[in-house]
Amino acid sequence: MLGVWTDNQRAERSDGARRRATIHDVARLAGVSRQTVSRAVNDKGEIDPGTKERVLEAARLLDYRPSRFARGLVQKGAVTAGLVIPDLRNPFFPEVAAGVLEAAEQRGWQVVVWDSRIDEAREREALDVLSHQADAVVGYFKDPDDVLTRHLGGVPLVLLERGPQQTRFAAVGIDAASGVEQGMDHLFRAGHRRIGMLDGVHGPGPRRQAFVQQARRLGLPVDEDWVVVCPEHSVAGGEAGMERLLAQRPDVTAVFGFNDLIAVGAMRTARRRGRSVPGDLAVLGFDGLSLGELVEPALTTLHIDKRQLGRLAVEQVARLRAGEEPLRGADAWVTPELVVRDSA
Amino acid sequence: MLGVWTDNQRAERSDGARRRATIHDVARLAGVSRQTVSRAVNDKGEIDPGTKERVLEAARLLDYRPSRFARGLVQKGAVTAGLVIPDLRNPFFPEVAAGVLEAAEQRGWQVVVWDSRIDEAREREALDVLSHQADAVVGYFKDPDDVLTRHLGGVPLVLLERGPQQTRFAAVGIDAASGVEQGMDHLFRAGHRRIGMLDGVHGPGPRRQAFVQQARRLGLPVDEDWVVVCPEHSVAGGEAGMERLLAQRPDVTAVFGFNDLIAVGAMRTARRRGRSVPGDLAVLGFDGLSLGELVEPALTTLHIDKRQLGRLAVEQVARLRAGEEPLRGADAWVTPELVVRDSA
DNA sequence: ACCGCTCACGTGAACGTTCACGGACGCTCA
DNA sequence: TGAGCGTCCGTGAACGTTCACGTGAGCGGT
Repeated sequence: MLGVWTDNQRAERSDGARRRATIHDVARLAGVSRQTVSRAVNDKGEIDPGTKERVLEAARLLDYRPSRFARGLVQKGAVTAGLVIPDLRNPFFPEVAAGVLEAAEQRGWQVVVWDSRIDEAREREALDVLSHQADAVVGYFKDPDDVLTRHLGGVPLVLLERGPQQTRFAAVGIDAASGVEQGMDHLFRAGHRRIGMLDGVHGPGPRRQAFVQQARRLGLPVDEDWVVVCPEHSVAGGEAGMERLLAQRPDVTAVFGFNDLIAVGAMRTARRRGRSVPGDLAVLGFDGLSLGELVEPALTTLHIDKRQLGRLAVEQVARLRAGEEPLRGADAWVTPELVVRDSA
Repeated sequence: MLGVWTDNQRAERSDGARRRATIHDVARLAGVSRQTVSRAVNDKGEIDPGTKERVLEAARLLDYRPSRFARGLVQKGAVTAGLVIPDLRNPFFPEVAAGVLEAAEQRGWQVVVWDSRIDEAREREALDVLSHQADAVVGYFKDPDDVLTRHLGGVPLVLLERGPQQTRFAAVGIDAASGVEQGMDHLFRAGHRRIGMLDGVHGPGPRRQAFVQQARRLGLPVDEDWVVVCPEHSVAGGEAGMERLLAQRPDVTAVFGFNDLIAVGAMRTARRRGRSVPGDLAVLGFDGLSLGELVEPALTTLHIDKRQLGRLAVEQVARLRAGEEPLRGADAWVTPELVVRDSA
């Protein structure tokens, strides 16, 4: 018979590498048309239960799975966002990610996650890939705007933990000034006059700037040997940093940590060096990780709503996509809240 | 002039909802063909620097971004895996995820992550979506094989933390028997004869089975009031569970936790109830979270290489995709390793 | 003048779906 | 018997790219 298969008349390539079965193949095997296969697979109406079963059987036989690309091409609406996180092992970031995932799920979006492992090259690599495969990107990036632009290819970007004066991209930040002020007030009221900082970044970041500003306001010494930077944002990093601070300023009476992990490290070093916490040395964290409740003494910290940070980021993406102006100012940042426990 | 634009002669729909610009639109604006636009955008050769700049300018003007669907349709090779995690706030899972992400990145795959938040309905929902959008799925699922199959639509699946006797899908597991044996031996050698378990699941899971078996082997009592289940795998869950265990068996002298979080909770309750750890009560964890080093006393635990678990899962996916047999048996599980610290 | 080569660019076709139709068939009811 | 309707199924077309060619212009060499 001529033209039994009006569909897919291409010669069968008999390649051993067996390409993936298409809807045509299933249609042919089941003796129906593409459209009928589509109906069966997507479980739409207008199909006889019998043929549906036949089609599904054929699909099973050929191990057929619809191409998400072909499908996406014809029916719009599937949104994929990219999320770039510096370090999944720092408990801070999974919480942010959870917020992003939650908000994305509510909107029916998907999120492809990259762990850049605190490597700027990997950050850029992530951007290169995601700019091709995602409809928007949110994440932590160290590069300046122009470098990001170059790797972005026009994809909307939302920066995490950046203030408006640090970038022209849409961003979501943390109100470092408020957090540090609360913390310094707390330490000051407890009588501390010689306060050190275990910073996390080399340059004068927002937290360091706020620290210096608050120290000035309170009339405390602000020589640069009161701040030590811990390049590694971990307990070990905090331990090492505290060693150095103690060496530089043995008279220190309170320490402000860049984050909770560093603060915990500081506590451990302090105690190892024979100083009781908070008796001889008060320690203040920044993050509000739940592990702060678990250590001894429990960590006093500036709690950040990390999920909210993530949710806000998704909100920003949504605005960008809708062509609206992104949130700026106070609506685009979360404000830390002092949680007093035992360490300070 | 007639037919200046041989491309894209469809009538311009003047919809205000402005559809996304396509390669045609850019080509038209720049006065070149699609192919030339493609060359410019993908920064291939065979194009004059001048026209390239013109094209890119046009693309910028129209805010053009290539459709990842159209692109994926024509050039194969982009692999996307789905990862379903029960709870990003439990530090165990981000580490597994990190392993998956790392291995996936090495292969050039992308990973879309779902946080099912310990909700079986959400697990299924994740499957429904990912079966459409991913080329393979790896994750934690509570449902039995047949339910999973129904929501899977033929997509390859790799189960996390399942043994071969629990599923016919490819899986990656933890050698619970070995871990529990090591732990029980350790406790037994330290003189403990009345050992309780704070389990995490209701049924007789692998850890519980191993616990009972080891208790029998060592001649210890195995009445069912020696095990308490903590439905919530958290510190709070462990605290609550320990309260109950203490009520049921005040004579308990050592406790085996389902995971580190529960074990930490147990320690806290024990101390609150006036029992010193490990003096009056030894506590043993299972996971090897890094927070175990931070609590006081430091937690003795069965350390699991969580990254390796994730990497193995990706390896399994690769095998499935290649049509090979997945790893079974000892190659498909990781073996816990006893890390003795202070709590036991 | 011719050949051959390179450079810059354009043209159909193909990728695998779904959508909007339209047609065939059987049943019911007048 | 024919009109009308519902059920089931098939046919182009479209989605937005890239790939494999094809083409013409320009240039150097003989």
